[in-house]
Amino acid sequence: MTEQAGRRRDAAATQQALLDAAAKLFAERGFDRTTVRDIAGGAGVNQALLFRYFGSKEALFEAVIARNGREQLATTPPERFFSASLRSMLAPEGARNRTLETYLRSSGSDGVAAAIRQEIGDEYARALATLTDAPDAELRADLALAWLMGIALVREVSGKQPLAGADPGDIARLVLPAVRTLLERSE
Amino acid sequence: MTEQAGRRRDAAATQQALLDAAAKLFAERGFDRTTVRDIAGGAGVNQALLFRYFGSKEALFEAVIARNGREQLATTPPERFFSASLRSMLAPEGARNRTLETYLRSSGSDGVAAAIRQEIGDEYARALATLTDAPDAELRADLALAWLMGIALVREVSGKQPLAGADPGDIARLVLPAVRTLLERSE
DNA sequence: ATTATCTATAGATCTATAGATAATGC
DNA sequence: ATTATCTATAGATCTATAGATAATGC
Repeated sequence: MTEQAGRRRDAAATQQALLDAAAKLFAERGFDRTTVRDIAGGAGVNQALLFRYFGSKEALFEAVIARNGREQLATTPPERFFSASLRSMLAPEGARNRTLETYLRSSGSDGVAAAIRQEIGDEYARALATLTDAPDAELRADLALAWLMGIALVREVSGKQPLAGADPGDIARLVLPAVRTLLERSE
Repeated sequence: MTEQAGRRRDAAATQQALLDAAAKLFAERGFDRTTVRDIAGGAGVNQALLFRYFGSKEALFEAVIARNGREQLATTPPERFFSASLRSMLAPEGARNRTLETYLRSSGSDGVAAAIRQEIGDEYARALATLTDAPDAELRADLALAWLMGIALVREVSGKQPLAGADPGDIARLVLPAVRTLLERSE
């Protein structure tokens, strides 16, 4: 729980601890239901430091998104993007990319949702749009993105069975051919 | 705005007005970001009446879900269920079924999310599962449900273009063949 | 007389800030 | 001396309730 154990006075480490704790809690509970005291508690620091270092709860949220958002996009080759995103989303607890989950649990929030929308949505869709040269490429890409988000929603947020407990390989085996149909079919 | 205009003292009408206003606001903002004063204001009544008639904000939420949830399921033949749900979700402002939207915007909430989950998720998935006799029928049904939810999410909550502004017919033309692949393919 | 509606407020949050304290580097 | 950290609290919500008021039906 206490991310900051041994160190004594280290502004950079405190900021990191706040970012880590915030990333975890925003993914688990969303923006609204995470309090600044929860975050400070998770980081093992006083809540006033959150405001000192990030200015506001909302600014901290944006810092979290900015940090997480670019990771995946930078490291995946375009043609495997959908299956890579699907796999990373289905990965076990630790390795999982929680950006979509954070999005989902915070989608009620207004100014905040706008920030995360641009960070994720557009970049994902742009990457997906390169996968097809069929007409309506962008609309098809949005629909593929929608499926990714829907799967994350039902699996992580709803916890609905059997999808929540399904084997990632089985899911990929069912979803990928259907996505191929979505992206390739041009009649 | 004032759903209760002419009537003077009518408990039943006040309850209806509260249910209507609550349904609208919960769909637009989700559970957390809708206050009881917003609801009472939308219904044109005093906020104390909400507690008198429904006991708590959460109980009112469940009443809204119970009312909306069953409508669609009762009136659609199984084999057209997916396309019917898709179409009703894509319908213009007034005619649209906002149950999925309410779910999406309230998914952060805990005890509340549990209620709506059972009301929608399971019934939808059960209906969808009858569409295929392929192996993994239930998992396939969950994945189809996930796509419906994802489309609602990107379209209504994110407002991402081009999907948000796309023609319902175009969406159906792209999605339905892919869903057919999802449900029928058994290799 | 009954009961639908409103007033006033308790009590519990939550974000944010001002100013005090205490640990480090010169 | 500088600056990271903590204390204490202002100020703004929000849900919920107790008790007063006022409109209807007998």
